[in-house]
Amino acid sequence: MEEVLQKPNINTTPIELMPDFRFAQSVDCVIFGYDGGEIKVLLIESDLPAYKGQWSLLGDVLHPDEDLDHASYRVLQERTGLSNMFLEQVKTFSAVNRHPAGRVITTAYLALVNVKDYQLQRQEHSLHWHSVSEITTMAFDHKLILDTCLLALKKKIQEEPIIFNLLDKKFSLRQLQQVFEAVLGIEFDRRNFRKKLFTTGMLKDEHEMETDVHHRPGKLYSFNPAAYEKIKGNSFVGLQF
Amino acid sequence: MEEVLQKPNINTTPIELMPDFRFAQSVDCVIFGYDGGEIKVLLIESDLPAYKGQWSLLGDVLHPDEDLDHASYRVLQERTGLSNMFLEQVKTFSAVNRHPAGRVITTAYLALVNVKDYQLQRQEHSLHWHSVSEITTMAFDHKLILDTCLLALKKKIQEEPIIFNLLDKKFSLRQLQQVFEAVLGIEFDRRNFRKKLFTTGMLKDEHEMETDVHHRPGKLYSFNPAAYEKIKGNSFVGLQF
DNA sequence: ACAAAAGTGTTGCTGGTACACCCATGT
DNA sequence: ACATGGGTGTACCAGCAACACTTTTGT
Repeated sequence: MEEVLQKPNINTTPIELMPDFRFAQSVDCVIFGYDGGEIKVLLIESDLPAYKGQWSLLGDVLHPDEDLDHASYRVLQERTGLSNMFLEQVKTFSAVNRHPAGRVITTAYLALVNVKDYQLQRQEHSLHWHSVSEITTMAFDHKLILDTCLLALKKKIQEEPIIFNLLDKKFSLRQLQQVFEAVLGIEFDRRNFRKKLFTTGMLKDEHEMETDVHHRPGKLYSFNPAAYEKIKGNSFVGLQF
Repeated sequence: MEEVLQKPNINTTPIELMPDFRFAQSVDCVIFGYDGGEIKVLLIESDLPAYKGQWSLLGDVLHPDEDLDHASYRVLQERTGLSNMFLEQVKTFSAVNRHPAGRVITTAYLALVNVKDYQLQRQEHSLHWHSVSEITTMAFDHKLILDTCLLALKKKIQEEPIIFNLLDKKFSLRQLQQVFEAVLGIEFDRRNFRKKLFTTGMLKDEHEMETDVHHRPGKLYSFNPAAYEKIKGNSFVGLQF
């Protein structure tokens, strides 16, 4: 502790004394979708010799003239053709030996897309949707990143109305409930689920019915962001330890 | 979209094609303390010409042989002499022009320390505690980082029992309540607060009383992590939109 | 005696949970 | 007719919010 005053500090050290700029920075996107009653993630087969044949997240290096949000959005657009998807930074991973090419720091982004929208685009043959529950190993530290983002997703859908990004604009209450159940791995009582969702005021009745369904069709709803804006931030109290 | 197949991907591109390693990576620690009924943050005066005289977070560049958690812990140890403080990654900031020395990506860490422990250490004369509410401008994008970490703190103390890191090992219920109130900026009913905290089972009665207090002394308690382990993860249900 | 904060219970309200029956549609 | 899921209401319970008086200590 005696040398405390001599330690360099990036915020107080003149430019000419700054250490070398020797790190690479990348983004990796954990792109979740919902299909066939399961949560899926979009992966690509790694071509790196060290991880030949293993699955990897979609990522890219950061360009010199863009920030991380921009880079992750660019990756999503280039790979899926989608725009305006939900995209949010989750965590940065920096283990010393996490990348065989050298010191690459990566920032993980959580993305939610509608698998149907994606399927309308020209697809790279090397990209595939994988059931999250069936993935055991991945290239690099990507399994750790996936697990971290899945946990973030579970937490986040209970705090903010982002789950609608996984569904069509119009959806039935059954579909909505099933996505919740798939993400959280638990089941809800149907009646209580409906009550709860209605009381939030977030559901807009589209006055349409399901079609192509082999039973009594349900009503279709859409997410009403305006109603959510009113109720959000409604007392942040209640110390929920 | 036609060139999708030609886009490089850091996870699939062979090593010899990897873009240059030209970024600097740093950590910045938002070190919160509680003193005089207020939340404080530990800052240093910036010596960089561009930000001469402005206040800056404590940070350092990442060393080649360490990860970000290690770097942030090192900064804390070197600057405050403390060990085993609460320390957690919050977010990575990457605006293109955020640092005058070049392309420096920084990862913000939230740290909670007991101001009294810190005061026992040899202090750098250039470090000072500032009331969070009085800070208006800072060097770099540090005001943005501070605001982000303060928001994270508000959220986090309602989800996990981390607030005890701001207090002595033994504390009175009044002290505990006042820290909550200082962080959240709201007031609680004293009776309800006590009830709520007791029902969590997290408070261990130390069978001691406050001293040096100019009124009837209160009982002292400590945080019981074992009790918390039992109740945490107690149903993650209740879609709290 | 006074000031300051400790300590303590009850009531009403709100929201969560558990639970069962009839209805509409397709086969 | 049967299978599948849509749509609805009630009763109980737990947790939160509002609220006032007595006790202990220091000055």
